[in-house]
Amino acid sequence: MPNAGQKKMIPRANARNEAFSKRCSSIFWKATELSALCAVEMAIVIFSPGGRAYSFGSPCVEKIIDRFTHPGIPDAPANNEDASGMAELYKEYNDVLVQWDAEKKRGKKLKRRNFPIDDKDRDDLVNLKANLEILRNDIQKQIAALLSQNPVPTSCYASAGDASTSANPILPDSGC
Amino acid sequence: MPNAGQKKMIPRANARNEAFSKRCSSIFWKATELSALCAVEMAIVIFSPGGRAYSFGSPCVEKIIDRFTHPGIPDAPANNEDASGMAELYKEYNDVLVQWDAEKKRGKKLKRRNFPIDDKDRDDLVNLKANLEILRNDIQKQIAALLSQNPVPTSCYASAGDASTSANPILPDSGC
DNA sequence: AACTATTTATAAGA
DNA sequence: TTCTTATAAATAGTT
Repeated sequence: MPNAGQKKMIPRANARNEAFSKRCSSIFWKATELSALCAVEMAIVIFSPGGRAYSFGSPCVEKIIDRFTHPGIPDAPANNEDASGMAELYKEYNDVLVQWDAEKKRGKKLKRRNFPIDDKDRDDLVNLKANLEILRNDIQKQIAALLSQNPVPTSCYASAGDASTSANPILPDSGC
Repeated sequence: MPNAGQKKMIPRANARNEAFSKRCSSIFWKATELSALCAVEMAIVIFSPGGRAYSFGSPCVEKIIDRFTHPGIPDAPANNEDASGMAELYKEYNDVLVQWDAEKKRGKKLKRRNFPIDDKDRDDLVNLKANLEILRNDIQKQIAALLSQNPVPTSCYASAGDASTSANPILPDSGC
C-alpha cells in the first residue's frame, strides 16, 4: 500500500526537478500501457516546474477534454482523416485570422478606430504562423528520419513528456 | 526498460477490467505523489472500459484544462474567445518546443552521434516566442481597451462531466 | 479480495 | 550531470 504520509514537496530544487523528470516519464509510460492494454481513452496534462505543458493523450488531449467537458457527446465534429495534422494546423491558422478580423471589425464599430488594430500586426501574425509551420515540418522530417533508424511502434500522442528514459515515443501529431 | 512491444489490449474482458482497476489506482496515486512532491499542477482524465470518466486534478481538472487551453495568457480577458487565437498559437509553440527537446534528448541517448537537429533552429523558436509575446501584448492591450468600452459577461468552462462521471471512486477530486 | 513471484520505479550514491 | 544499485512499489497470476 502506498503511504499517504510522504506527500511533501521535495525541498531542494535540483532534486525536485530530477524527481519530476523521472516521475513524469514513468507516469507517461504508465499511461501508454494503460490506454493500450485496457483500450481506454485518457489524457494527462502536467505543467513542469518551469511552467511548460507536457501532455499525453489517447487518442489526443483535445478529444479527451472535449469528451470530459461535454459528457454524452462522444465525439467532436472535427474530422480525424488527415494524418499529417496539417489540416488541423490550417484550421487553427484560419481561426486566428478570423478572430483577428472579427476583433478588428468590432473595434471599428465600438470606437471608431480609437484603438486601431494595425494591418501590419496582422501581417506579422501571418508570417509568424508560416514560420512556425515550416519549422514544425522540418522538425517532423528530422524526427521521421530518426525513427526510421531507430524504429518505435507508433502511437497517437499529441505531445509527450520529458523522454529522459526514452519511454515515450515522441511523434508528430497524429492529426487527431 | 519498458518493452514497447507488449502494448496489446488484454483480450479477456474480465482480466482487462481487473488490470484497469489496479493500473488506474496506481496511476492516480502516482499523480498524487508527483503533484505533491514536485509541486506541479496536473490533471488526468480516464474513461473506463464502461465509459465512465475518472479524473484527478491538482488543483482541479478544470483549472488544468483552462491553463492548457489558454497557455501563456494567465490574465486573459474574461471573454476568452477574444484572445484564444493567440493562445492556440502559444500552445502550438509549446508543443513544438516540448517535442523538440524530447527528441533531441532521445537522439542523444540512442546514438551519441550528431543528428541533424540543430540548436540554431531551436533559437529560431525562442525568437519566435519573443515576437509572439510582443505581438500578444499589443493585441491584449487593444482588446482590453475595447472590452472596457463594451463589457462582456464572464465565461467559464462548463463544469467537467456530470456528477456521476466527475466523482472519482479511487481518489476524490480536490475541491477547486 | 488477498497473496506472492516477478518486474519496474525510485532515490541516493558513485 | 549520467550511471549504478539497493530498496520499495506495481503488477499479473493464483487462490
